[in-house]
This record gives sequence, structure tokens and C-alpha cells, in this order.
Amino acid sequence: MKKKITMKEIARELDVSISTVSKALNNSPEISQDTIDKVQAFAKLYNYKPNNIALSLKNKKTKNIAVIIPEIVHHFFTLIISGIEQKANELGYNVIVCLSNESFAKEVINMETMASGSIDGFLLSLSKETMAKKDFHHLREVINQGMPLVMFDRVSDEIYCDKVIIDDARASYNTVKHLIYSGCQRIALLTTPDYVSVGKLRTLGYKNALKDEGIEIDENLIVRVETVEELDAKVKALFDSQKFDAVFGVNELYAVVAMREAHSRGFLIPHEMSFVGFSDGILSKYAYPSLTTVVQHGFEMGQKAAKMLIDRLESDQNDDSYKMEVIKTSILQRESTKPV
Amino acid sequence: MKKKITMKEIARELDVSISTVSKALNNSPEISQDTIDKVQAFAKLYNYKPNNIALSLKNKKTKNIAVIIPEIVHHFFTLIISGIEQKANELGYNVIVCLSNESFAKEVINMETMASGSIDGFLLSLSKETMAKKDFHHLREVINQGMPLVMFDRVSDEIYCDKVIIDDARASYNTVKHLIYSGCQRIALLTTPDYVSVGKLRTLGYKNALKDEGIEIDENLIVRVETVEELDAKVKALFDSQKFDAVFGVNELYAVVAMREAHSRGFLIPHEMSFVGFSDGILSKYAYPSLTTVVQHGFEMGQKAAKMLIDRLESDQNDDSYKMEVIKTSILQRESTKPV
DNA sequence: AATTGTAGCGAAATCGATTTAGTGTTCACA
DNA sequence: TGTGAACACTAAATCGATTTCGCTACAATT
Repeated sequence: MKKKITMKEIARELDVSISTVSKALNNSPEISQDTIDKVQAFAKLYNYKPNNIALSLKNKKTKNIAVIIPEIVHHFFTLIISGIEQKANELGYNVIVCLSNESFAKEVINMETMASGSIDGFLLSLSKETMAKKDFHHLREVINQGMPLVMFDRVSDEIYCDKVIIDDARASYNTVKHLIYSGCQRIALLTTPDYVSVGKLRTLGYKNALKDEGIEIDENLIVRVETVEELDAKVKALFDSQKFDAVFGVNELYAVVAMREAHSRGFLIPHEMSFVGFSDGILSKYAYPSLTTVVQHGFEMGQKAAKMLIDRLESDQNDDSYKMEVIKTSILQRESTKPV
Repeated sequence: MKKKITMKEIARELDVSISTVSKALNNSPEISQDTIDKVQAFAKLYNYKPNNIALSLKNKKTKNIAVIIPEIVHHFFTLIISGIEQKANELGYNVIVCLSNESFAKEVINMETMASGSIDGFLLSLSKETMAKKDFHHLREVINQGMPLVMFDRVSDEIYCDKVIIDDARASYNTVKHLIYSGCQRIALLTTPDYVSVGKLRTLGYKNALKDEGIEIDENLIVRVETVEELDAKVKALFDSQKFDAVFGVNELYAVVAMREAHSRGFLIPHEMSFVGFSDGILSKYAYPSLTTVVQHGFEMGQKAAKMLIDRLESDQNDDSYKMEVIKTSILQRESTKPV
């Protein structure tokens, strides 16, 4: 077994001091070219690699960043992680992924374990439970310790830190207008409870668009779905009790499930009923008919968030102002809506 | 800003030695109860947390494991990561996720950076490029350094290490038999090129099932898809040139795309044509009609792999024998196939 | 010949913990 | 009174690197 070699061993073998080895490997001008060559050749031969842990201890930098997300089995989040990973790697950082599973407790534990030296900064998207509780002491704590935090997608105004978000209200507003211009009049909304910030904002955008177009808001057309389990039932109830010519889902699953229901009830899509979802994923792409969606550009969001964090890590001055980046969305027109 | 406090500072404040602080915090019997109480109270007050990096350096253990996967925007892999993360956390480990993006070079770089101290062991699923090249020197290197490696899903016989796999050949065999028993005779196969181990094995299972049932293998019914881009075209070509009553896709995407094509060509599903996919994901679940699939139990696979790695990390004896775990698959009957 | 400069290298401190091997005091017992 | 054990604590080594400061030759300068 070819064990890892340390500077100490190189020093012993070549009969020089450890300091000399260190300087030689770093091409210090203090060291003669002869010695430098000798040391570097030996290091190469024995495949010497500096020990990251020792470096981290000395430099007080780990070159690791943590991402805490509610769950990973979710297309949008995997896109974000891909973006984070790509940008972080490009800038010389590794990514530690932590899952909160939408649990407040796990979010807190994750932050605490990570904060004790393992990483240089946090990327965080709040768990549902944390948003419902509005307890952010763990975020304040790491910020007070001087550890940078960048929040993305599911954020809170109560915390002062860099943020990257989708302009959900505007995206939703635009989408609903799009539906209206394509000829829809009674648009049902499938959304989440209001404590989920994105659900709230998308609902807001929906209402504003209707208002601006002079269409009355009918609360019966707004369905708030808490969990996936109750989705089917609530969708069926909507179809049973209301008449409408379009469904806007705040995520692709809601829209697709509604579309299936319409399908099995014999509605013609998109002529009798149109469908739009949020966050373009494989479901939308391969649904039948394929689903028109709001593209959130998760990859870019991940890249931006990672860049913001690393910028802050590498700028020495303590900038007190916090940035907020808004990622633009776009509408991807497919088969489930009529052309405008 | 409430800075992090170290043992040194506790020692200075309480006018004892660093050793005393360390022992007091660890409830050493060498230290008087008075001192223990005093130190622990002070530590709690100032929210002392041991520095992980220092501990790692001393203990030569990081309590981090790296997962290297080809890509993360993929339901099966996210399930595996969830499983890994759950089990690793349960056992006190953190998970560093690295993406190879199906690239050999990035796989190598990831392993090299991780191997220099950041982690205690590897979990790896090979990139397509690595499988095609059959160059595994980077794996041998970390193994020779004494760092445990567990491979999962996409593995290689050439490397001696613990492995967790799906019994792809058998799963495929069972699935094809299932189709035959449900009344299908001409079963098309949508698969990957043979250098992808899972594609090869699933193809093998398909052929064996046909043989065992006395059905002749028609190579025209076997379509090898290299990239997603060419998927649509190859599926269309299949429908144009061949007649068949079932399609078996080695992943859910292939099956769903084929099903869409059948749909738009007016075939009745499942009566005129049946469909089965591999790896149960959201696509299968929410396809229309919903897709019968082989469930691979990715979460369990992740858990098993993580457990195997950590077991090896925590057993001191150098066991030379390697384990291979096979995860059972099951068939989830939905609307795209006829009942057997 | 004495001083200064410099090239080349090494000793030791440092990062933040643990751990081994002492050190000094008190008390019991012969 | 002296020995030994028990107790409570400290000094120092250690993990693997970097970095500051200092030292020793030897050459150049005055």
C-alpha cells in the first residue's frame, strides 16, 4: 500500500529541514535552484500532495461551502445544485450538500455541524417548517459569527444577507396575462399555503394580473394544496364544483395532475382548457400534451448564488450592504396552451 | 460580532491550562468536579464548539465522505443521494457531492482533490466516459493509498472493492417475461450503447427472457440510443419501420417518449401496445397513461452503499474480502401494461 | 583587517485540538 | 518521620503544513 507522504518524510529523506521542503515546493527565492529541483523531483516521484486539512487549519479556510436545501429529489433544486457545483468548482471550491427534508430541526443541526470549521460559507434555501415557524435564530447565529450566508429561492426579509430569487410575483403575473391574451377567462390557480413564500408571491401575481385585466377574482378558483397526498382529491373537487377554461399550477406537478384529470374527463387541451405550470422540468417536457411552463433557470440561479458567496468570501473588506439578485423567468410555450 | 471561542481562550479566562480545559470538557476523571462544572459552564455560556478541522488533523478522520456521480439532474441519482445522506448523517458523517458530468477528466480531478485529506472514503458511480475508456487508474490509486471505495450502480469488475448494484439482467429478464405473460409477442427494446454496463445487462436480460420463452430475437427491434438528442428520431424510425406490441425502455424517459409517439399515432395503450420503463420516477408516475416500471429502490441503494463504506471506515481490521450487495427490484404495475 | 551584505538554510511558533508523561500537594500508614 | 498512593492539574509532543526570524558561510566593500 503506497501510503501518503508528508513534508516531514521528504525532509528526512533528503536530509534538509521541513522549512526548506516547504519553501522549495513553493519555489521560494530563498532556496537554491539545486535544492528546489531535488525536492520537487522527489515530491513528484512519491506523488506528494499537501494535506488539505493541515492547510485549512493554518489558513483558516477550507475551500468548502455548504448548500442546505429542503430536498434533492426535485428537478429545480438539482438544477440549482448543478449550477452551484459548476461555479464553485470553477472557482476552486467544493460543495457539501445537506438536506433539511423540510424540517426546521434538521436545518438547525446541519448549520451547527457545518459552522464549526468544516466550511467557509453557506448557501441556503429555507425549509417549509422554518418558513412556517419564522424562527431564524440559527441564521443570525452564523451571520454573527462572521460566516457569510447567501439565501436562494426560499428566502426571508427578516434576515440581512445576500439573496438570489426568482421574481415570482412578476413571473406569475406575466403568465396569467399570457393565458388571458390567449383567450382564457376563468383561470383556476393551484397553489401552496401562503407561508411558502413562492406560493404567496405567485398567488399575488395571479391576482394582480386578473385585476389589471378587469377580471373578477373568484376565490373558489384558488386551491391551496398542502401536501402531495391531498393533491388528487383537491383537483377532483375543483373539477366537480367549478367551471373554468385554464389552470395555472405553481409547480409542474400540480399542472400535470390537473391536466390528467381534464384529460380523463374528456376536455380538449388546449382548446377547451389550457394549462401552465411553473418550473420547467421533465414532467412538463414529456407530459401529454407537453406543458407550457415558466422557466426558472435554476442552473443560473445556482451559479449566481455560488458566485455571490465566493465573492464575499474572497473580498477582505467587510461590506455591510447586501445584494439581491433577481433571476429572470421566461415562458416556454408548448402544447398545453393556445398561441397568443 | 460574536467570534468563535477556542480552548486557549477558555483556559486563559479561567486561569487553567489548555489540557485541563480539554479534559474537563470530556468529563475526564482526572479533573475535579468543581473545575469540570466551571469549564463546562463557561464553554456553554460562550457557545464553545470544537473546531472540526483541528480534530480532523489530530484524529486523521474527517467524518466526511465524497459521492461522485455522473449527474444530479436525474431522479434515480437523487434518490441514491438521499439514501446516502440519510444513512451518513445517521452515522455521523457529512456528504460531499461531486459531479463528474459523465466526464473522465472531471472524475479524476474530483478524486484527486478529495483524496488529499478532505474525506475518509469514496462512493462512486462511474461516468460514461470512464466506462468507455476503461481507464481506472484513479480508482486504483486511492485504493492503494488505503482509502476505502464503494462503487454503486455503474461499477466495474476490474476494480476490487465493495459494490452495490441492481441486478439489472435479472430485473430486465423478469420484466420481459411479465410482458410476454400479459400477451405481448413482439417486444421492442430501447437501450443504451453496450459500454454502459446497465444498458448491456438489461439488454442481456431481455434476450434471455425471449430465448427462454421461445421467441426469436429480432435485432431490428433493439434500438441503441446514445444521447437524448437522437432519442426522438430513433423512436420515430422504429415506429416507421417495425411492427410490435410492446416497448421496454431501459429508463423511464425512453419508455415515455415511445409511449407519446404511440399515442400520437393513435395506438390504444395498453391494449394494442404495452410499455414498461426502468427506474420509477415522476415521469412514470404522472405520464399519461401512467407507466408500469421496474422500481430500483435508489434510496435503499444509497443507504446500503453508505453503510458499507462507513462500516469499512470504522472497522480497524483490514478485511481483504470485498462485498457485493444486490438490490432487489420490483415491478410496479400501472396503466401502460395489461394485467398478467 | 574589519565591516557589511547576501545567499541558503534551519529552528521554532502557529493553527486548535488530544494525549502522554510528568509535577506538586495532601493524606494515610508503618 | 518517611514512603507511597491518590488527586488535580500542567507541560509538551503531536497532527501537517506555513512563515518569521535567526544563523552561518562566504564574498564584496572600505
